Amino acid sequence: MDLQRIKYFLALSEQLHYWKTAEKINITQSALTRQIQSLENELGLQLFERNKRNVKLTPAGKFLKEKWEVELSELEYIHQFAKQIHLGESGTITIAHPDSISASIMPDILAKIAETFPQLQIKLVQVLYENQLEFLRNYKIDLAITRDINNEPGIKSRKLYSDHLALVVPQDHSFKEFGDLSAEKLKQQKFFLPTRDEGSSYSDIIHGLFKSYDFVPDVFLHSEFGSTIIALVKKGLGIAILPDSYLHHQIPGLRFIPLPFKTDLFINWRADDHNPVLVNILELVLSTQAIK
Amino acid sequence: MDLQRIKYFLALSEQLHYWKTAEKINITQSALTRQIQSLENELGLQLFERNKRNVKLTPAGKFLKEKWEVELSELEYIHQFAKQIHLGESGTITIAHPDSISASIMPDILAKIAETFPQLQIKLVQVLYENQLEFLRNYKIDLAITRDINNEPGIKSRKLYSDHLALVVPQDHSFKEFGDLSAEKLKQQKFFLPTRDEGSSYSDIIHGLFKSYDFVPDVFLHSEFGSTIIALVKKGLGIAILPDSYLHHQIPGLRFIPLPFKTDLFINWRADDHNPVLVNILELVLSTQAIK
DNA sequence: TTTATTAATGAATATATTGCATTAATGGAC
DNA sequence: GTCCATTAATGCAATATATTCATTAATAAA
Repeated sequence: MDLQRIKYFLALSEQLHYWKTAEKINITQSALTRQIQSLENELGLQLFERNKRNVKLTPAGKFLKEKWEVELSELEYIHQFAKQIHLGESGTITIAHPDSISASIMPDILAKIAETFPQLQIKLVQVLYENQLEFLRNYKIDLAITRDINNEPGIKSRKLYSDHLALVVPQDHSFKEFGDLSAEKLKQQKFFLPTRDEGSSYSDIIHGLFKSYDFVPDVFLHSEFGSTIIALVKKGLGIAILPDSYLHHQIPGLRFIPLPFKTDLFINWRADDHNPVLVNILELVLSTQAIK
Repeated sequence: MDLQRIKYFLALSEQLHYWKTAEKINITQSALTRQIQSLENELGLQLFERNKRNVKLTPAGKFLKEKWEVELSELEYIHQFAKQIHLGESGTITIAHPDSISASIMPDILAKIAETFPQLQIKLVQVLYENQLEFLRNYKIDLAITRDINNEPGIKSRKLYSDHLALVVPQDHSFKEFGDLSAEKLKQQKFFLPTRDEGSSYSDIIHGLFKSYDFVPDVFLHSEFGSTIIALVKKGLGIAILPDSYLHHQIPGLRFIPLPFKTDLFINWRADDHNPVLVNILELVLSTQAIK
């Protein structure tokens, strides 16, 4: 059954006149006659009651006219939607990102995506460092924004952005600027630091920082989630080292003291993922980064 | 777009293997390849990601697989239904019938229809005598069962059944049987009779009856609706003449005294109505009548 | 009865589909 | 690395389907 035939039928069912209809759809009356005939044969029923003078729909024809109109427009919609998916303008993509950038570059990225591909569905998740690559491989997420570089086979990676690290202290803390810091004073502080994961370049940097002061910090709590740490610092329970992206969260009662250390942000994806949505998003995100 | 192609696509999307799929659907691998290619061209998108070794669905392909499966089965259902309409096994038909037979032959007819064409939708209506032919012509009803013969052009008619007329009196009335009747006694009664319509053969018969007794009845009320009349007779407000079909209503407190007069029941339809439902129903109804 | 209108049909042509044989790419065996 | 088995793509010929043009046949209206 060719959908073209159904379209011919629908045209004829409007006009109820072979010549006029044939002219309208740019075929000859003869061709139209035969198409309708073969449609009737295929279905095993009569669509029109006709003599040499008049054409009218049979009850079955009337029924099919109604139903086919709906089905055809539904199909058209489906095909359009599929085209959008093909172009990467539609579909769903799941992105894992660290807490730190949810108020800095994430909003920029999301706004750009929403503007360029308004049909796209984005899912944002936060995933523990140790699960990121596994989730990426198992298609639980499509993009992972991390502070850790990786050179896993099958996963591609690009640097997206660089943050300064900052010492986070309560507003009334004795540390006011970088010059106030000394190994001596730092030793007296309680610290909240990221979990020291095997192979995490981010935690390596932070712990490397203490090495430069040549002491082992008194770590009160390890956490991957910056917002937890910030809450504890605000209560005066200790101080922390975080990327200064958190400045964008505009948290009252805290002071960020910039440190001369940088932490990089990477974007990671499956090397063999040909999902056009991903391709588009990547292009967009990497170009957004270029602007910054 | 040929639905056949979509079926090929669906087969391939299950197997993800050209050779096996081609074998399954009884074409060659070459033909299948080309059909998929032209489907992709037509839609302007890629359905499968494939190399010489592997075939897998693209996101757009996955989407279309799901949607098309639904659409195809919907279309199949629609076509089946249309076939039923064509065979007159499905659809709606509206029948007008007099009150009198709603407990006698209507149930028989309806039961027979429901048994033979379980998918059929029947609408029963009661239409005033004066509107019957007009409603039939304007497609408001498809069949009219009447007590009046007609010879209108464009309307066909067949006799369906013959009823006896009966004098309807309260149980305790002095009239017990036909022998009790006399012109003298009848003159003292109040009557409920059908509306005396111009050209209604039914009302002609009834009024003819009185002519045979050579008097003009004292008519208390004219009504076309038997159930109204029966209610009034039961209250002792008068007596009536009705077809004895009403006996089937099993009304307590009333006596039906058979009269030696008959009234015929006719079935009427549009001569040019080719609706297969009507054809089937007519066939069924007329054969049911033959059995009686 | 004649004429104008209009759907159906025969024959020729154009287009699309399919099958057969072959090619080209790729993963696995050794 | 080389060779082999597997498998999707492609050239070409055969077949099937769709379309056109010209004509026919039916019928309502003049």
